[in-house]
Amino acid sequence: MRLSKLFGKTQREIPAEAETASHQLLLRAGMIQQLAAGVYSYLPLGWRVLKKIENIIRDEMDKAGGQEVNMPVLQPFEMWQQSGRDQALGKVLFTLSDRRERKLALGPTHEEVVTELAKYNVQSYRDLPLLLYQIQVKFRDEPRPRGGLIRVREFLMKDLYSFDADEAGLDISYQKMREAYQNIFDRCGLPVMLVEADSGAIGGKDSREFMVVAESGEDEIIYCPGCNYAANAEKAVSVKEKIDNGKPLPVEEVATPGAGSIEEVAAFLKIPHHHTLKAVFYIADGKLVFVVIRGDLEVNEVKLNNQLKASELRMATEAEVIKAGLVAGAASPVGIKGFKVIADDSVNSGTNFVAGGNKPDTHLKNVNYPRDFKADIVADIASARVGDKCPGCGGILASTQGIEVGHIFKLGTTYSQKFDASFIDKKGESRPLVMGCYGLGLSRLMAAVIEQNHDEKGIIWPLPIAPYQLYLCPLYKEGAKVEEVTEKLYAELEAAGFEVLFDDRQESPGVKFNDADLLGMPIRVTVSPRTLEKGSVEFKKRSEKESELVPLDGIAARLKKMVTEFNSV
RNA sequence: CGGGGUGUAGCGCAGCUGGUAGCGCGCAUGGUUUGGGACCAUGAGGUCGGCGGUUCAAAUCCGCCCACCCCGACCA
Repeated sequence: MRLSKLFGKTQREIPAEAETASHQLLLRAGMIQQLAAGVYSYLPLGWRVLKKIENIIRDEMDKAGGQEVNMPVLQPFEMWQQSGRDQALGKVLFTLSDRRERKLALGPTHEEVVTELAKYNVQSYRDLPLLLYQIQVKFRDEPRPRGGLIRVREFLMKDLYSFDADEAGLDISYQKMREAYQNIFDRCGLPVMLVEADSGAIGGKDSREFMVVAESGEDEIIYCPGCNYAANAEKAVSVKEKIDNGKPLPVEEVATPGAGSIEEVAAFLKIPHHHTLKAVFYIADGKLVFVVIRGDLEVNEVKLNNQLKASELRMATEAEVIKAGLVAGAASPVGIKGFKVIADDSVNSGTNFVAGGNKPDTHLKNVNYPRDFKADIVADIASARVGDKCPGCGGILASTQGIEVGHIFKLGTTYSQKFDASFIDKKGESRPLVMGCYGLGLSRLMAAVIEQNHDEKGIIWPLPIAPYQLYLCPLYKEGAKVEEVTEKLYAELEAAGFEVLFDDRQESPGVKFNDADLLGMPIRVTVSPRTLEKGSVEFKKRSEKESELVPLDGIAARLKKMVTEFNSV
């Protein structure tokens, strides 16, 4: 491709809209262009990258036994009501009406449709296992799109769905996908971390996310440097230390004038935070929920909602707390009635806690569970934190930010039961299909690659997904044979099967080198009067500082070797 | 949805106490240049986000709305 003809211009200035590295560089390189919040066009260079990623994914999906299909983006809204996910997804689901006022949704994911598809095409265990996938645009009306391609409302995603006869079969499909995913990320030159995750509105188990470590990542990963424990902070668990506070004593009232928060109460009574229990109030689908947790811990809302299964969960306002007849600052689970009480299992981690007294400026000493109050549910609903003990090896947990590029998990029979998708097993009995679901965001993957592979000059594409392999860069000078040699070289290299971006513009060397660095092709081939004097051209890898002179004859052979080396890394 | 910010040429920005819009980059033409964003000359390009109000007069003051960005909430 001749750069002089390429659609899309590079920009010197950093666009004011962009903050993350990948966003800035994609815009400056002329690879994407924004149309609306979280909606982008892909220009030729960006689109080539996406197609390369797509081909790698397709290759690995096919190798793992997947069959490619294409399902509708436009879906009847009733389907979402049938699965109940119109509620779970809420406003994230884009909806519209057709001319007959029938409500439709733009597909944010395809469990419903694929289950419907399988229902009519799978009758027997002989049809299983079945792996169906597609690479297609998805629509999600995000509350807040951000970071360029990191979180968008219209994006390319690969989604594969596995269908098996039983759990054992699902385990095999799941394992295959896990390996295929690892292969994909390896081939894209992207180191990933496999972490335990929550499965969200879809529901399911063995939920794992493939995370790319990046400062700009939206997810916090809690991991253990000592063993291989790693989890999304939404899901992460840590050891809750036992608090030794003596044998249970009788409950005792104590005046705590002016002390409301745990901070104040602990300071007033001169006790550590972990000798207290705090009450936190949430509104779950309009109802107030009373949450009890040890004073030094924080409630993890994802874990909390996994217990409550509410479609809308938020903290209660102070007004709502007061209206419910509770004493803000001194509310206590002891003696409380008429509320759903959820306790973190840390209430069992010690004895003689200080809790609210349900009277202003009053607290209770020596509160013990379950002697003094009962919870409807006792479960782990606390956030694991950096510095906590690892549940695996007892080491100290650390954290980092990550971008979720892939998510795999087991759905089981949730959807096959809702949509009555069953098959006849060996014994002639009808059974629901056992499903798994595996998503991978292409646009986001592209952004993540840049987050991990760039410098102050620009992008450094891993060779397998670079828009072009070579940046052919002649430095024209009258009288020298640069043009003649480069034109010939360009033709030769293309004939030899290389993907060449040929900077045939009449620009100064500075402009060309800077654009070459910005655009990030893996190998730059410079032809100039200086190199021609030595009968050579210059090779420079984008990822390295040094360049080398290579004799004119045998360039193609030399490049073949370089490309092979690149690919084997 | 709450908080903060920004909308002026393709991009980055200036434009005070109102007087009818400017700079740099880019773009076009001509010329001189050519190993890290060169230089000279000439030129094109703007409903100042939108609507309404105040005023003789609004990019500028006031009101409403919209869009986009950041933080939070939320997040398949």
